[in-house]
Amino acid sequence: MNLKDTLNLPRTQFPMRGNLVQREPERLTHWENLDLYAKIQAKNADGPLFLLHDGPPFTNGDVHIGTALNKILKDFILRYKSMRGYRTPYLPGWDCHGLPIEHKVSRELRAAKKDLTPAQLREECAAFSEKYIGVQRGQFKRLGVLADWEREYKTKNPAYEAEILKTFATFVEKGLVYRSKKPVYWSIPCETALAEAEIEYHDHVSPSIWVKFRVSEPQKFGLPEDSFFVIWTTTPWTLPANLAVAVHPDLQYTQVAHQGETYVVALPLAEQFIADCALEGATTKGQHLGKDFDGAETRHPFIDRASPVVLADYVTTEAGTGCVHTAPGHGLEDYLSGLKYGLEIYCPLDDKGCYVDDGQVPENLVGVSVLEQNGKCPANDAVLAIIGDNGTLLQCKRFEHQYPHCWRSKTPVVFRAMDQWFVSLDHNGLRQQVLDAIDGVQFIPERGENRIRGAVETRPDWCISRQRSWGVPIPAFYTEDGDALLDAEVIRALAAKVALHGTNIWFEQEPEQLLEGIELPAAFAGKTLKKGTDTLDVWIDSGCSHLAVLKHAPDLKWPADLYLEGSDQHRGWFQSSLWTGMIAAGEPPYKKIITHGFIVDGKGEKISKSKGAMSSDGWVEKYGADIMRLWVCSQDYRGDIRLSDGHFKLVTNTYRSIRNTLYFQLGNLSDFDPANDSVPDGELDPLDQWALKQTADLVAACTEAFELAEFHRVYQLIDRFCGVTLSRIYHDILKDRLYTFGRDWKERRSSQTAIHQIFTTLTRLLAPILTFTCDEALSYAATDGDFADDSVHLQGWPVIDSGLYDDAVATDIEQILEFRNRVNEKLEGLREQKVIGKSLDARVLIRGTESDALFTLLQRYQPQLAELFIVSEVSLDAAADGELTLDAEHADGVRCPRSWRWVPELVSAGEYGEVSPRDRDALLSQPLT
RNA sequence: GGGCGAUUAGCUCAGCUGGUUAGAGCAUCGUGUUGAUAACGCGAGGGUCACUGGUUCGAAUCCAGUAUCGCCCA
Repeated sequence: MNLKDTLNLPRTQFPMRGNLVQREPERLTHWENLDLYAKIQAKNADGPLFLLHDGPPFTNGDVHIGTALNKILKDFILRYKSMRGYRTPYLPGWDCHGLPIEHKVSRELRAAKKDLTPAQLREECAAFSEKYIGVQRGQFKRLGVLADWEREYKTKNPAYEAEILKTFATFVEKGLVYRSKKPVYWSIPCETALAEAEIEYHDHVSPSIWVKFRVSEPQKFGLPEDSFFVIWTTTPWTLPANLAVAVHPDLQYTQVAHQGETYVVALPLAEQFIADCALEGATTKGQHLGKDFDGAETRHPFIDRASPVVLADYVTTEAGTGCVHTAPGHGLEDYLSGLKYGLEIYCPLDDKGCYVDDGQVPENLVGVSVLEQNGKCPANDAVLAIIGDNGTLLQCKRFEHQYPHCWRSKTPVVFRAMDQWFVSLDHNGLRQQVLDAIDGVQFIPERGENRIRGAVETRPDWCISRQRSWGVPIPAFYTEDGDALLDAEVIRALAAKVALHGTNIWFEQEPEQLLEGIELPAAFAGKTLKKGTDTLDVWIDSGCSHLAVLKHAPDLKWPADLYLEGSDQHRGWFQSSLWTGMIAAGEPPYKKIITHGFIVDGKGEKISKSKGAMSSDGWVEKYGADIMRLWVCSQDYRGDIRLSDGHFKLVTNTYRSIRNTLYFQLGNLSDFDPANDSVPDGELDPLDQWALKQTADLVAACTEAFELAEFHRVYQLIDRFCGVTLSRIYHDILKDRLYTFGRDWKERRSSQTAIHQIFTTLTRLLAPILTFTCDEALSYAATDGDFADDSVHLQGWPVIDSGLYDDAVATDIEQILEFRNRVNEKLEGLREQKVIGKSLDARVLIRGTESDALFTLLQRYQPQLAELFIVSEVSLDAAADGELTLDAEHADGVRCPRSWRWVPELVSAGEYGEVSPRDRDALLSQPLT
């Protein structure tokens, strides 16, 4: 008879290894068969509503690892709230329109030599987007993200597009929408505006010129007669559009005197300037701050008009003269200066890139093209001829630099001001209302408030028009005179049509058909109208989601309780949603905003662009979703989040530790039926009471962490609980009791009662994080099989009944366990001397006085001490005086071959041979299994 | 260049309103067990709290600057 077979050793089919990559998908199928999402929603049908509104990811590829992180964090919160009894409908969204898709599709079509109409191109874009919605939906599901996929929203759905137009109608109605010029990248051969993403930077040789601008009243600014500001530029063709000279307000400027003329340039650049322009014998003198020239005026070098000096912070001393040629129609910074100083956004170019005759452009420039071909730019040459002739050109050189080129025609692009639509953000105090409203929003982390406040304060009026096809059209019509029809009622009527047919009708139908049955404002009635070709900024699309998704759904609510996105969205979705909410409904669309940082590599640097590292799926296929979720849980997401194989391996370690804890508990609960075998409250063994108190503390701490959305604290707490509280202390001590005691002995049942409580608690605390594993563990608890009809996700948040433990007892045990560390040190000493191997080989001798609180505590718990220290004997001897002393030595007596404890003598247990008296009793109390 | 942040052991985190030799877990090393075994126990080493200055009797903790990294803007 092998005594080992008489022990109550752990028994479970729960696999020690997770094998997540292979097994998780099976559980997903199981959940789908159960219709788990619906069951969870049904469970809390009468609970309070908690609404997390999903920010729609862009649908142009696999799920990015950052998006996976985002969705997992949302899932943590929703699952937690659901376990707390909240109704948590979650409608995932998809952001479908936009340049990246249009650009990619255009490239593919171009490669296939297909030339499509805008309507056809849009069909291709829609198909492209739909394809990746499918891909991403599958990948989100694989991550364990629980959502109402039946009710997902897509910004390209007709109903959604109609909502965008209706929102836009409100903008128009409130008088916020106006038309103005703004510079955009323009490809002359393609006659189209380009976005940043359509720009390629190539090496390019440009002329580099120094041009003097005569100061009108030099004496007013302490300058001699014949003074000039000298500008430097590499685009001579923009000079006809020059309207100002910019200087930095806080930069030092000086006068360079040369042959009777005085040139004003930045002091740090003066020497370089003299060298560049070969001004032999030039001298410098005087110092001026840039702001001293505020209000000064220069004359344009070849057009009879003023070019005022303006102050601008973006002026640098990296190149040039510190005096910057400013053409508001040909550059973004110039444009901003233009807005600041009320200059015209002037751009005398037609669509083909030729100067127009507007009465200001010199006659010999009219019709000249600014397009550079074969290294020749007619406009540059013509301008150089003019300023060369009239003596305002100081120097001209070759200049090699990176210059933006059109991705299609490969020609240099130009910056050209065009009519755009804007939303005025200061109309009727709107901006201030938005800033005030931010006060009512809660931010996690708190610094998010600064971030969005800064963005709202500083952003210029919202340019909402894009020269693209894949988007919601700006519903404007134009007369032959160029007057724009943008009318709220007309837009609403169009929205009604779009709700039925989608925005494709805008691209397919003629204006007459589009406007059929729609009453026009008197000024436009009967006129021939052309429809506009611009589309809306996609931030309007996604910024309307709260209106399109939440506002009218009877089972949802507005505003949302929570938005949760990456920190880049302070300037993106959080802000666009805030503006639309304030304009359309007078309130922010969210009560609370949580932001997470960005994923960086193992060194804390921007993640490399290699595809494998960016794709969520690559990591899931390698480690499994629960590991991925635990990785998300492990780090404080408010800062950067680190990602590397090393990080995943560490998380995998923690996972194994947790899984093993559950494995041990399941194994030791195999013969425990909670209904019949539980020990009543108040009768639990002291150590079990201590363990339950620890568990209650864990629940409290984890609950607080979940409430604050500080999941990394949960990770730390659980890790320590499994590794230390359970594995190192509780489980380790319990082994003797669980394995060798009689199966039905009260001490053993007491421990099983506690373990069952702890197991139930642990699986629930972790259910929002390790969704697969906790569900799996619970199945094994119920059926010792992989699947069960019940799910951990239908359980409530755990509570430890305080009647299960006595605080005073728990405190006593806590102190004894602390003392245990000193015992372990002693035992390690014996082990080093090869006196003992396992701790059961030892006996512990403690001497102390009755006045010593610790000693009397130990005395009170004397019967438990050997078990708590995992030794064979503990002797307590009263001493007359002195400190408490502790010794350890090899135990006396004989070793029981069953329990491995040393006892004074063995007794006969019949066929089992000689064992300790306690083991004999245990053997006799239970039949062999 | 501007705005918002971050920087504590190899890794992930604690360290509240400044106060004794800066704490955990994981990892590492040593070791014991072989009745949680692709497990478990015991022990040990490891940090000038990014750097520099300042405030203070006293600073990881407050202030300023520098460096590095991230996000946004230009």
